[in-house]
Amino acid sequence: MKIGELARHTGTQVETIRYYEREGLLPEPARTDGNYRIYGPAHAERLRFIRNCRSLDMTLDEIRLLLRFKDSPAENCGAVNDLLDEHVGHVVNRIRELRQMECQLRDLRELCKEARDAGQCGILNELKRPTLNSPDGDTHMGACKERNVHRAVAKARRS
Amino acid sequence: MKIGELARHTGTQVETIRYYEREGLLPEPARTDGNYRIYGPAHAERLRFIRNCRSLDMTLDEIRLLLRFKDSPAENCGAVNDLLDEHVGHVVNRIRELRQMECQLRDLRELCKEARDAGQCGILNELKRPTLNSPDGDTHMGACKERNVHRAVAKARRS
DNA sequence: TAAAACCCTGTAGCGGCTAAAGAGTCAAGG
DNA sequence: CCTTGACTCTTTAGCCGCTACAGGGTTTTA
Repeated sequence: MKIGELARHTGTQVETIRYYEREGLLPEPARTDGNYRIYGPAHAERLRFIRNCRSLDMTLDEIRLLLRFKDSPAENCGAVNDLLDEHVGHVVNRIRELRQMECQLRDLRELCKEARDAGQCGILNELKRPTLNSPDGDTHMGACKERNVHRAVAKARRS
Repeated sequence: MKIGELARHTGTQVETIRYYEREGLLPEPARTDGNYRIYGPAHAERLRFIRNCRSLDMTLDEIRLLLRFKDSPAENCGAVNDLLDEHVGHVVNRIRELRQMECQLRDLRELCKEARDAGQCGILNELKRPTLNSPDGDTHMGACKERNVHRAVAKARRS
């Protein structure tokens, strides 16, 4: 099948498929005379694998590792289990952070019940305050914000 | 004070401060003869405001809006309240998504209790499957993944 | 046979920083 | 006075995981 068909089958954008190829996650497929990419069922399975992992918010690096195991079925899969455990950890941490944020935001919201002039607004005034305790205590993350669930991890690596 | 001192006071990286200036969140400060930036307490307060908002995962655009209200204290602050309500919504949605992911990941993990050879690994095999239901049902987000809590929103805007 | 639908490569952009190169400025110690 | 080192300056490029063009070529359909 051609790239558009693969895209439809897997619910992926065409550009994303080409991107995965550039990134080495999908192998380079055969081409037609007209230079169109031609995919088989193995490609589709591999792409589905990748998309499933992405829907669980894994990074492409994590996925690369899983794919290596998928490609060498004789190896011991202990590292796969470890990766999953670690990734669950990322997700759980991020949930905790977000829950703290939710509380802080709700507290903040309480400070201005109804609309008045901005100079008196309890929300704006509170946000000026020295420090609204940040999600991870006093080690402000500053530089360390990473995307999605992997932020806390980046922080750990750095420290 | 000079930029390094401001950075220390507010727990921000020097480069981040210059970045906020470029982005128009912080006004351009006065300079010394040697072309060093010189900040006063107003700058520090504004920067703290920004960092507090960031620690609540607001985007710079959201912060820009809040700053506009902060800068015109005579205006009605209703929009501030609305922004906060909406932002709490983002956070709550993201928490829900992540919780679903956590469940899926834990289920997945159950499929391979102990290390064996990768060919038999229940995790790797499950990840090939057609579709592991994605966080938001069947409208796979694909193109719409955005960072942090604002992903679901981007999706909404797009549809 | 023409239009529409698809495909190709290459490049640039998103957000919110972070890092590094290469240069200038300033304070303290010898 | 001079050196050293800590600080600062500007500019540019990079991170992730795509997304969105521009400017072409190919294939399918009417």
